[in-house]
Amino acid sequence: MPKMTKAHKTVGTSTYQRIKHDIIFGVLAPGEKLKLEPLKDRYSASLSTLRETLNRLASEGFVDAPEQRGFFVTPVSREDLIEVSNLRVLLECHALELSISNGDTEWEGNLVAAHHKLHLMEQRMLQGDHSEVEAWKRYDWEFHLALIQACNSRNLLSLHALLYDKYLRYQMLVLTNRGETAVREHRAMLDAALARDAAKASEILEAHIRGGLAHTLEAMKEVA
Amino acid sequence: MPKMTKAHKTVGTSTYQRIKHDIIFGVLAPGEKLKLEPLKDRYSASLSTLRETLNRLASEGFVDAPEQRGFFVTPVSREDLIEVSNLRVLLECHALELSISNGDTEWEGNLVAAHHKLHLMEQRMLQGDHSEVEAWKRYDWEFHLALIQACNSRNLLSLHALLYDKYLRYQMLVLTNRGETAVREHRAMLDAALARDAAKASEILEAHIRGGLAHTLEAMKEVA
DNA sequence: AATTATAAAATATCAGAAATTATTGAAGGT
DNA sequence: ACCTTCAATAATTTCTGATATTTTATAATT
Repeated sequence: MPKMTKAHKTVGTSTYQRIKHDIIFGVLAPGEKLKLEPLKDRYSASLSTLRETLNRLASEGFVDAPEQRGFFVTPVSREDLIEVSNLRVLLECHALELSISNGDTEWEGNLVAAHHKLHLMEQRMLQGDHSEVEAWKRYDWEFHLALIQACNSRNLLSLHALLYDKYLRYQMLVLTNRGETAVREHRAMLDAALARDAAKASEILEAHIRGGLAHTLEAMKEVA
Repeated sequence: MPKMTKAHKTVGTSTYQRIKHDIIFGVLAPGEKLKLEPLKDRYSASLSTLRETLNRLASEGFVDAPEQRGFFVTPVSREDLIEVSNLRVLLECHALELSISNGDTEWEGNLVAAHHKLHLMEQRMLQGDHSEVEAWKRYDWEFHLALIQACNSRNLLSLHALLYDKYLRYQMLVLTNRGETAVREHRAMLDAALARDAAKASEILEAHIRGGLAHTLEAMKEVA
C-alpha cells in the first residue's frame, strides 16, 4: 500500500515551497526586499497568489512584512541564531525523550533506515563530494525527524519542523559542516535510541545542536 | 513618552485580528466552514484580503486549509488540548526560569503592576460579575506575559503567545474557571518570582496550567 | 546640512471573470 | 437499501486590471 502522493499541487503551495526553499538556501538573501512585480516573473504567479504566499511565510517568520512597506526576507543575526538553537534543543530533546519511551518496532525500523540513508550520504560528503548538499540535508532532516517521530504530538512536531528550517538557513548561510564529529553524533544517537536510553540520547542531541551552533557562530564572524 | 500606537491599521491586519478573535472566543465554531462570499460581507473585506488573512491563520493553526477545499475553523479535540497544554508547560516554564534569572527592576515593576490589575479583575469575577470575561482574560495574558517578559528571546515569546491563544480557545469553549484556586496560584507565582525562586515559580506554573487543563478536559466531556 | 516640496514607485485593496475542482442529487444498476 | 455514474451546481483558485494610499526617491529651498 504505497502512500498516496497528491499529483496536482496548486500554484499557491508550489510557490510557497519554492520561495521558502529559496530563503532557506540563501537564493533570496537575508534582508532582501521582495518586490512584488519582479517576483511575479520569477515565480510565474499572480500578485494575489504571491501575497498569500508571502503572508504565510511572514507568519512563520521567514519573511518580514512591516505594515504598508512590503515584504523582506527576514534578516539574520547572531542573537536570533542563538535563540533558535536554544529552542531547538528544548523542543527536540523533549520530543526525543518522549519518542524513545513511546516508539514501537515500526519506529525502530524507520529510524534504522533513515540513519542508513543519511550515513551513505555522509560518506560521500566526507570524501569531498559536495554536489548534493540539499539531498544531504534532506536526509539529515529525515533522520532527526525519525528520531522524534514517536513523540505522539503533532503540535510538537510542527513547531520542531519550523525551528529545524530556521536553524538550517543559518547552516546554509555559512556553508560549513563539522564532518566526522556530526557523523559520530548521529551514530551515537541512533545507538542510544535503540538502547532506549533517553537521557543519553538527549544529552548527545543537545551537544549535537550546540556544536553546530558554535560552528555556525564562528563562521558567521566572517560573513555577517 | 507615550508608546506610539499605529493610528491607521491596514484592512488586512484588522480583519486578521477580528477573525482570530472570533475563532478564539468561539464566535466562529470549531470545524465551521469558512465560505469566502459570506465572510466578505461579515468582515467587509475583499476576497484577496480575506484569502491573505485565512492563509496567515492557517499557518498559525487556527484555520484548516485543505487543498482546493477552502477554509475551516480548526477543529478541537482532547488530544490537541493535551498537546497544547504540554507544550505551554514546556515553553512557559522554561521562559519563566530564564526570566526570573534575568529580570531587572523594570521587570519587577511591570510584573507587580500586571498582577495588581489582574487581581482587581479576579475579585470582580469571584463576586459573580461575568460581564467582562474578555478583559479578564486580557489581564491574565498580560500577567503571564509579564512573568516571562525578561526571558530574552523573541522567538520564545512568540511561540508562547501562539500556545497561549490556542489554550485560551479551549477555555473559552467550555466557559468555566477555577475561581480561587487560580487566584491563589497567580499570587504564589508573583511571590516566587519576586523572591527569585525560579524552581518554585516554575513548579507552581506547571500546576497552574495542568490544573486548567484538567478542569477544561472535565468540562469538555459535556461539550465535545 | 537639514528640511520641505514634488514626482515616481510600490503597496494595499477591490471587483470581476476564467479555469479548475468539489459537491450534490438524480438516475440507473446491483 | 446500497453503490456507482454522470450531469448540474457551487465553491475555490487564479489572474487581470484599476484605484487610492503610502512610501521612497528626487529636487529645491532655506
